Amino acid sequence: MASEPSAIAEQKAEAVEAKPLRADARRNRDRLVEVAVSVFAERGIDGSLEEIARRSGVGIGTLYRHFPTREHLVEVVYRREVEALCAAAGELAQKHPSDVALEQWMQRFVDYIATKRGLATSLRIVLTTNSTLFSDTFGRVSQALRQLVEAAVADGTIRGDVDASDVLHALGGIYSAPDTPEWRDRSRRLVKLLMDGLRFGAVKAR
Amino acid sequence: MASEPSAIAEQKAEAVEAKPLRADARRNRDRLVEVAVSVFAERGIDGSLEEIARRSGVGIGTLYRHFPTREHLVEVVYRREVEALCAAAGELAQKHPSDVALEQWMQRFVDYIATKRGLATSLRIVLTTNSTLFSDTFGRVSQALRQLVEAAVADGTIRGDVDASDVLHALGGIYSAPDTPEWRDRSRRLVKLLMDGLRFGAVKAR
DNA sequence: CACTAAAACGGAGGCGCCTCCGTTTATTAC
DNA sequence: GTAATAAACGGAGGCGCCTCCGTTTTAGTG
Repeated sequence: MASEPSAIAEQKAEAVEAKPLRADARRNRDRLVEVAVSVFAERGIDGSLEEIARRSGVGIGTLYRHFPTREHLVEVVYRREVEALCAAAGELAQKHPSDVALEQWMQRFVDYIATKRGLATSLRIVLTTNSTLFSDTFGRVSQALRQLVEAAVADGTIRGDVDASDVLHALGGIYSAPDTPEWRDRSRRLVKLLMDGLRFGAVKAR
Repeated sequence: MASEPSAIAEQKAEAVEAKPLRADARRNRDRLVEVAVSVFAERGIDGSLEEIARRSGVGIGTLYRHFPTREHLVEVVYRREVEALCAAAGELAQKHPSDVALEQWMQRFVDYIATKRGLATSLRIVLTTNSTLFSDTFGRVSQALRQLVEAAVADGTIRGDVDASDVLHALGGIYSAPDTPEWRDRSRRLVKLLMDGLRFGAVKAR
């Protein structure tokens, strides 16, 4: 995993309502989150918190001071990943024609959900329990998607009679039931299919 | 808690696909469930399994042999309580005029949900995770209610243009959000209100 | 009854969770 | 630079989870 590109996003996200942490505290906190990403990825959402502390080189007490419950930590990790996904929208928009950017982002969305396979159930529980988390992240993803769709509609690379909600709705099927073996391939095909539909009748032919 | 009226219901429920347990095993299993009911009621759904084993006078290993996970135990307890609630429908139907039976059963339904206050969140999680459990119990409750409603419609103590689904739907509000202090009273009033509505326009005036 | 195989028992042990509090460190004031 | 103090650290300890396996009990058989 990358080591420090997080601090930027983190800073922005936290700035809302947090007095500045002491330098060592901030360092440890960042490292804990970093490590938590790996451990959750390797062992699932039930990965040991003590392992996270150990690998981060801090005591278990430090972990608990920063994240009073497992859910707090999961939430931060989850928010961070959603943030990264959304940030990718901006980057893709700069590097590619807007229809391609949209397509690539959707494929990345598939990858992102794929990571959550297995975690799906537990994650769904966290999301059920914490509805703010759900609505926040849903909002962020919608916004990222809207940006891409509107750009593509504006420059005519996809048809004009759809909006972000339509596309999000179409992607809904991906979010659910990612527990079958063929899920990933099917999802990739779904994205392509969707793009064909979107390009069909676009102002600017390819 | 009562000591042994469970064996009957239990036997019937389990008979579906279980070879007969050895006498001691059956005894311990029953006792574990019995105790689990109390412990979950006292301490919430996160009550200690070791305490349940201890109070039941068996080793923790025995508990785990019968119920490999906490969820297994929760499920059995939950099914049992739903079963008791549904069984009450038959009893009430014999003892009371059918409209009164319906009303009393609905009040009992309120009591039942009340017990689940606090447990609500965790229980909802179990229900989300285990959809069979949800549909099974939903079905059982519907059936009990249907029996009562149909009887009352048949003998004209409530109006004829409603069915069990309508009533269940009306009770839906009780099931959700039982976490406010006034919940219980409000629910009781709701049931009365509903009964007034049901009696209004009945064939047989009271 | 006595014997035996199969079934059930139960608790020790290893691991993770979480709290509590004595120790260490960064920051601020002089 | 040094002292003081607020903040952060970290791990021991108590508790619960769950597994594993030696011991005990039951239900058949002669």
